[in-house]
Amino acid sequence: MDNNIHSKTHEKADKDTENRIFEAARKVFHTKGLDGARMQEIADEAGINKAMLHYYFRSKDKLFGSIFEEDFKEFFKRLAELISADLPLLEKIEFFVENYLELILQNSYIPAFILSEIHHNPERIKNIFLEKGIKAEQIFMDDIKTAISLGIIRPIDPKQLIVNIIGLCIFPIVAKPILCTMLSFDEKGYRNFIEERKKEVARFVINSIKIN
Amino acid sequence: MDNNIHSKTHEKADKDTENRIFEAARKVFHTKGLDGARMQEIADEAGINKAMLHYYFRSKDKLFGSIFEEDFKEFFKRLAELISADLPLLEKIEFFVENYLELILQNSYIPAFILSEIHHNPERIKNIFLEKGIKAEQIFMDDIKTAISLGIIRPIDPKQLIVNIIGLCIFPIVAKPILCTMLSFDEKGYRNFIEERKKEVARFVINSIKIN
DNA sequence: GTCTATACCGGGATAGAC
DNA sequence: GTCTATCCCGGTATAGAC
Repeated sequence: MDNNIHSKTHEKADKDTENRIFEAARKVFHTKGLDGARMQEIADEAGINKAMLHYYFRSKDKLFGSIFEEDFKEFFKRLAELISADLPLLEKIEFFVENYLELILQNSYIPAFILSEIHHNPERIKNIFLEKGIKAEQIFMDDIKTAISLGIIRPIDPKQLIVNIIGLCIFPIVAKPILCTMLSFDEKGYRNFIEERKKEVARFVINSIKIN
Repeated sequence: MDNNIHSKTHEKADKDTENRIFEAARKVFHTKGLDGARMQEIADEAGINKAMLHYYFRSKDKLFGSIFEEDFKEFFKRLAELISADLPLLEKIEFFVENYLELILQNSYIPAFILSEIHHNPERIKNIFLEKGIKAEQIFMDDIKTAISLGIIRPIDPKQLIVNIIGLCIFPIVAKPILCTMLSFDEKGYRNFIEERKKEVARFVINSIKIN
C-alpha cells in the first residue's frame, strides 16, 4: 500500500510534470517554430532542466511531433463540430464563419503554426490524416450539393466554395502583421476589423451564391 | 590598364559569385526557413565554401535579410503593377485574380516564406515598409469607393473587399499540402483546381458585389 | 577573391549520482 | 523522477596561406 500511495503520488507528479513540459513546449514552439525553439528555453519555461525533457519525451522532434499532432487534431475537431451543426446551408455558413473566426482569433498561433511547419515537413500531416481520417468536409460538401439541386444556391464546385469560406476566415488571421502594416491598424483597429468580418464574410459569401 | 582589365574581370567574377550565392541561399532559405537553413548547404548549393559566404555577406542573418527584402519587395512590386492596371473595377478584379493567382502559383514558396518568417520576426517587415512606402492598395481602395458611389457595386468596406480578394488567392496556395490531403488532390488535380479558380474567384467576388 | 584549417560556441542528448 | 556534469556534433565565424 505504501507502494500504492507512492505510485499514485508519482503518477500525479508525472502527469503534472509532463503537462508542464507540454504546455511550456507548446508555448515556445508556437512562437519560435521547430528549428528556432531551444530545449533550454522550454526547460526554463517549465521550471525544470533539460534532462527531464528527454526523460519524458525522447527527443526534440518527438516532443514537437506530439504537440503538433494535438494542436492539429484539436483544430480540426473544432472545425468539424462547427461544420456539422444541424442547420440549413445558409444559416450554417453564418454560424460557421462567426464561430470559426472567433476560434482562430483566440488561437491565432495555431493556424500560423500549422501553415508554417507544414511547409517544412509535409509528411507529418499526411501521417496524422492517415492515422485518423478527418472527413468533416464531406458533410459540408453534401450540404452544398443538396442546396444546389434544390435551387437554393447557384451551381458552384463545392470544393471551391469550401476553400473560399475557409480562406476568407484564415487569411486575415495568419497575415495579421502584414495587414496591420499595410492598412495601418493598431491592435484595437485590427480587432475591430475582424469583428466586422464575422458578419461581412457571411454576407459576402451568401450574396455570391444565393439565388434571387 | 592592366589594373582596369583585372578589376573588370574581378568585378564580373564578384558579381557572378555573389549571384550564385544569392540564388543558392534563396533556394535553401525558401525550403528550410531561416533557422532550418545550414550555411554548409548553401555553400554546397552555390559550389563554393563556407568562408565565401561570410566574405560576401557578413553573417547568416544579413544574408537572409537581403533575400527576404528582395523577395518581399519584388512580390509587392508585382502586386502593385497588377493593381494599378487601367481598367474599370470589375474587369480589374478579373484581371487581377487571374494574374495574381498565376504569379503566386509560379512562386508559391514566396507567400509561404513571407508568412512563415513574418511570424517569427515581425519587425523585419515594418522596417522594409518604413524604408520604402508601398501604397499600391490605396489605388484599389479609391477604385472601390468610386464604384460604390457610382452604384456599380454595393456598399462594402474597401479594406474588407481587398482582404477578401487577396485571401481567396493566397490561401489555397499556402495551404496546398493540407488541401491536397483533405480534398485528395494529386499534383495534377491541384493544378487543375487552381486553374479553375482563376475564373471562379473573380466570378465569386463579382457576383457578391455587383448591383443587379 | 578563393581556399583550408581552425577557433569557438551552443545545442541536443546521455551517464550516473541522488 | 530529478538533478549535475559531460559528451559530441555541427554550425557560425575568422585567420591566414595562396
